[in-house]
Amino acid sequence: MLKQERQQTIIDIVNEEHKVIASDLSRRLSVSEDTIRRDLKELDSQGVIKRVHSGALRKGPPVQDFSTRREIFNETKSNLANKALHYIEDDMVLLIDGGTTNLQLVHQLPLSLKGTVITNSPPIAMALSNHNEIEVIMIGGTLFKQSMVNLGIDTYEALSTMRADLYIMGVYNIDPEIGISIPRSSEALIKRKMASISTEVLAMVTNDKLDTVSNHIVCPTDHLTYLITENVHPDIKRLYEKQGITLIDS
Amino acid sequence: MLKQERQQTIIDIVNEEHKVIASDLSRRLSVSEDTIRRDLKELDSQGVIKRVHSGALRKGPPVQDFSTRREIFNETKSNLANKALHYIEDDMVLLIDGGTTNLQLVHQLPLSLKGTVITNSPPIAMALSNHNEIEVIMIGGTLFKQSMVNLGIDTYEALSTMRADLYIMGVYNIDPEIGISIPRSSEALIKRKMASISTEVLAMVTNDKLDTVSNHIVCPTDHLTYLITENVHPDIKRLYEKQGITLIDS
DNA sequence: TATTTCTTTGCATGTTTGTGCCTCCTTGTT
DNA sequence: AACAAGGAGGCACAAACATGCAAAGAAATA
Repeated sequence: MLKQERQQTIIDIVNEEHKVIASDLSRRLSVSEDTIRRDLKELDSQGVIKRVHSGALRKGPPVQDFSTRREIFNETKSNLANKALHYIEDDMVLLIDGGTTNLQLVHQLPLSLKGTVITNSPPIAMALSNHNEIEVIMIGGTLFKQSMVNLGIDTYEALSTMRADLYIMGVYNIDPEIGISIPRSSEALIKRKMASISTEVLAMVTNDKLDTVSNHIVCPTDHLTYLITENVHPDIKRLYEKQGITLIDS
Repeated sequence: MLKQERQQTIIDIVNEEHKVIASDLSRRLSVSEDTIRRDLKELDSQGVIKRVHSGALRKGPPVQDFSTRREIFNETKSNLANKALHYIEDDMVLLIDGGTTNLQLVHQLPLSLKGTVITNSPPIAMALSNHNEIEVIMIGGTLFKQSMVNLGIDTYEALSTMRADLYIMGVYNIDPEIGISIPRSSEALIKRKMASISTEVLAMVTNDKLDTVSNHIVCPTDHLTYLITENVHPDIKRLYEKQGITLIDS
């Protein structure tokens, strides 16, 4: 990756996320922290960003486009994603479906990560366009625009011919007893299939989704291998761990 | 290969790929790195590209966030797209593959348009997220990141089960006698298949692609139903119309 | 055709740039 | 105040670069 290119990427990330941590950038861009520091220093002296201890801040007034972006980027999700990164290694076959949290995770994948990503979500696929060591396999189907994922019989059949090491499931509702659920049956069906072809299943959930339920059950919670959350009450934690799930919180 | 010719090739590559690395160009064009460096230096002093350490960048809009949209937007392409709109009606099944011109067309489709769009390009699919009356069917496959289209055997087989009224083909090279060609055989194969399952075929081409050729033939030009171009010389116009193609220019 | 002139190219040379590592210093946090 | 995390500056190495030069072509002229 060219230096200028990398610095432009840093500018984009700072503008989008409002603050960056040098060590995070180092991982995401797959260069040493020293290089990142030098970049930040340079960009600061150009006046493009504001350098601070351990990272940098966005400079100047928020742009017009800002309010929409704020909805997309969310610090909590970014933190969850950082924790999930620990379970991702080179040469894995990842299966990733839709959702903004998953999209955030993909943005934070190291550029040098090697492996295969299978996805039915066009935004996820596009977000991987700069990851030169990742082969992206798209599962086709009928685009369900509300969540930007492909669904339907074609999707189901394509999945039947594949397998994955780790499924990163986008979760809408989860309850320790009822399980994982979602308002659309067509999505539930595909998610269930995805879980069944994967060795391990990982889900990142924000607190607002914990202990909520909707109409269509995807699977019981004990189908999850890893559950990544924000701080949760120790009682709840025990409730999940009793089922053999590795629960990660802060 | 002549110097001038080589430099033009470099310009084309930079425009297409947004960045180049000197050592890559050296291999691709089969000249020494010194020569490439001299070329890049020259082109930079002409102001055509932006020279950076170890390569060069495309000039013009500094890729700043949402200005990427502006970058893709190009008046010529927009004009071509406007003309293409005349051939698109409600309740058609459209097959649309990749390319920035096709993406521009999709952006200009009326929000109220009713129908079906089949595509193997994630950006095209995403651009249709606000068209509530259009059903989007994505063809899966292995994502070819350079052109952001899905290719491969899965793509081919999925296409075999479908048909379309109008195929809007993204064209890289066209010559009245040689036909439509493209540098990658995998893309040529898919485009040929797409043409074969569609009743009509439409292509928008900017003048810089007219009368150019590359290695892999997609199909002869007379497979096109409509060819939309900028102003072209009457002789060329006749050349195409002789083959039964409806040629639209300004 | 032969010869001269000019351009282009590749190679050899020393120089500069970009990056990672190391050591020592600074900052923020407990 | 103690301690860990972050940062500055120097060093080292490889990759990329500029420059000069000579050989190979191309173009022009005799």
